[in-house]
Amino acid sequence: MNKKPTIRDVAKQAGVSPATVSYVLNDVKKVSDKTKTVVLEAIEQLNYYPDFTAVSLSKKKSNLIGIMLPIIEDSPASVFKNNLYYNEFVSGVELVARNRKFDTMITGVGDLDECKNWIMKRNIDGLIILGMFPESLYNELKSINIPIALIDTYEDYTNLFNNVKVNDKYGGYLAAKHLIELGHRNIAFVATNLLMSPVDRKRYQGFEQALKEAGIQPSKDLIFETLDITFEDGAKVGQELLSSNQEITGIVTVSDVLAIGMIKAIQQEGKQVPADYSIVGFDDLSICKYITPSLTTIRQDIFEKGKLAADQLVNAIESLNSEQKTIEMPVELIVRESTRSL
Amino acid sequence: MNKKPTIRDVAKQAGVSPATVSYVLNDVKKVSDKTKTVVLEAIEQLNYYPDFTAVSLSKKKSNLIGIMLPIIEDSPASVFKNNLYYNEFVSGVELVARNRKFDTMITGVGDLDECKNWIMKRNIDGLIILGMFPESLYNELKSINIPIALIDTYEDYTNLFNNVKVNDKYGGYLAAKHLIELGHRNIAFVATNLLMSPVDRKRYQGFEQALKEAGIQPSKDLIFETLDITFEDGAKVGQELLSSNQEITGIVTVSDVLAIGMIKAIQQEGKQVPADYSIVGFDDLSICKYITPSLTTIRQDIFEKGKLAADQLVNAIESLNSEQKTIEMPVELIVRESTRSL
DNA sequence: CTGAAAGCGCTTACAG
DNA sequence: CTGAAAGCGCTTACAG
Repeated sequence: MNKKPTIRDVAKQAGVSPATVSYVLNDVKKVSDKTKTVVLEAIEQLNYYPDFTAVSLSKKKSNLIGIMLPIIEDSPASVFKNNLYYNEFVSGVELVARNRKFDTMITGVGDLDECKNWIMKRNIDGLIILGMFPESLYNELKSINIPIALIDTYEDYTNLFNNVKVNDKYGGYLAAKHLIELGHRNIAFVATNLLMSPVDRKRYQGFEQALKEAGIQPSKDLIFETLDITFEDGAKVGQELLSSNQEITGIVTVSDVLAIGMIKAIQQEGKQVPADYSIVGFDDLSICKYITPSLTTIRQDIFEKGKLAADQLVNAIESLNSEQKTIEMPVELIVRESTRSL
Repeated sequence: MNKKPTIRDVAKQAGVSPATVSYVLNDVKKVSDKTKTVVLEAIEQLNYYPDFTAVSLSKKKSNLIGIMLPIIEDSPASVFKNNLYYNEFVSGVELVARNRKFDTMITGVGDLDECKNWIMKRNIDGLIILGMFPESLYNELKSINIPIALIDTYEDYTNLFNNVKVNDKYGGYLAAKHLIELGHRNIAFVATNLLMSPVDRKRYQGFEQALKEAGIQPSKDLIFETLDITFEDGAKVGQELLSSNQEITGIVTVSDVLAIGMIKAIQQEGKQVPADYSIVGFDDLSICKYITPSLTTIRQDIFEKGKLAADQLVNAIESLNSEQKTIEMPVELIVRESTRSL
């Protein structure tokens, strides 16, 4: 094979003009059946594939959607590493994108400039953003004229975009209610920085509401915070909780990963889950069923979330429909072995 | 903001020709310092970003690398879902790519045609392929003139490409040797289809060698196979192993995921790890440390593997160096709680 | 050191 | 129903 054949080669082979080849490729205008056949044959013979770079340039449409993943500030490191959540999400996006003839680009985000640069230079048709970024980014984003879907955001300025989220508040509520119904009164709440994470704050609101409904006074002392969502952070906060020497029997967590890390720490201190502590995760990652004890958790369908986000985005791209929508997905309590009745 | 500024706008603003702007952008030829400054200022003022689609088209280089991930044949489903391995790998690739000014596209693979189409149409500069595909694909690939890195392949026709793999045979050897040194004699080997997976076959060879060195006769009855690598498949094969009623005390596995699923099944049947069965995983996913019992495993650095693959690929792209290289990464035994001395 | 012009591979009014 | 021509936003010999 020498050079990649171009539309001119096909045209020559078929004895027509490049324009005509383009017409049959795009199924546009009425091309007579016979010329169509001839062109199709030529394409077949030459094993011709249209060059999307050129197509993008002249159509001003790239059929490319981008996913921006947050990375931890000071580590120049990895995008997905250690985060089982991104995994499933990206997977959902890719599936829908592929089925709808879009390709998927991913990027971690260093500084904001780099990020905007990324969007601009590739002429991405649509963008999905996971995680929170400074408000200034969203302002910049607004000036770029492409559909954008934000995942799990609650800030005001966030309403200017499409949104996919889950009912976080209800998730927090369900988790706390479950423990309360099992007889727990001293329940800790474990989150990443509550001030920084609106998602965690929502969950905490639900948590608080359940306590209040049960006549339990929420206490700031029972809130524990971590830097990030990793097993290690979970283990750390677990030790912290144990050495705080408070009377705690139940733990609500904003992530399965954190919960799993905590269970490990608890066991290493000679305590048991659920004998000494009942603990509830969040997400329902596939690992939850397979650890011991298996993890009671608030399920959200992350894979589906990715699919919805991609579908929403492609719809917006194709319809040029610019009204922003928010999709809220349901959550569900999955009871397993990590919680028990007091 | 109206339309995206083009190179002409910058040229006009700076009072020079588009060619000159291009020269300063590409740092090519000697442009006088003052015109350079003027151009840079214009770029700044207009907030100009070069359009990579156009750049790609005229340079015939996309600065794009693709990652092809295998998907299970009959599920149209997800790329990464359930597979913690891809996670870390892609993460490594993305990191290196971004640092070296490349963007990363991912795709699952449906049929082969779709796949070739994908490569051709986007003018990808280089490709990383995870997993095995029919030989015909590799033949096609050879005719496309871009550097390709294959991950974990052993087939002959695979030598025509760059390769990154780990010392699988030694991994299998280490795992078996560890159990043998702990006094185990009846050791099962759990893999996905041995006939289909060259990686698993290599590991089995190492496994076999260790047994032989210890004077133990390998037995086909102690080989167990799964369809895929999921927790669920692990649990299934665990039950199978238990109900086979063979005298087994040690288990070597080709994946942590499988091992974790097996442990669950073993526990559910009222047996214990490592009391009744010692089990060794493969990969050393971050979860290994946090399950109970924590998992003894053969560590490979998957994140690093992704980085190496990306580096190798970008090197090949940039140097037009067409000699194919194979990188073999080391493996390491990590002893934790899932194995014990008999 | 700088610019005019052709070209990358396609698409799309426009004319016939 | 089909084609000539201009254009998408860049780059790059070539000439000066």
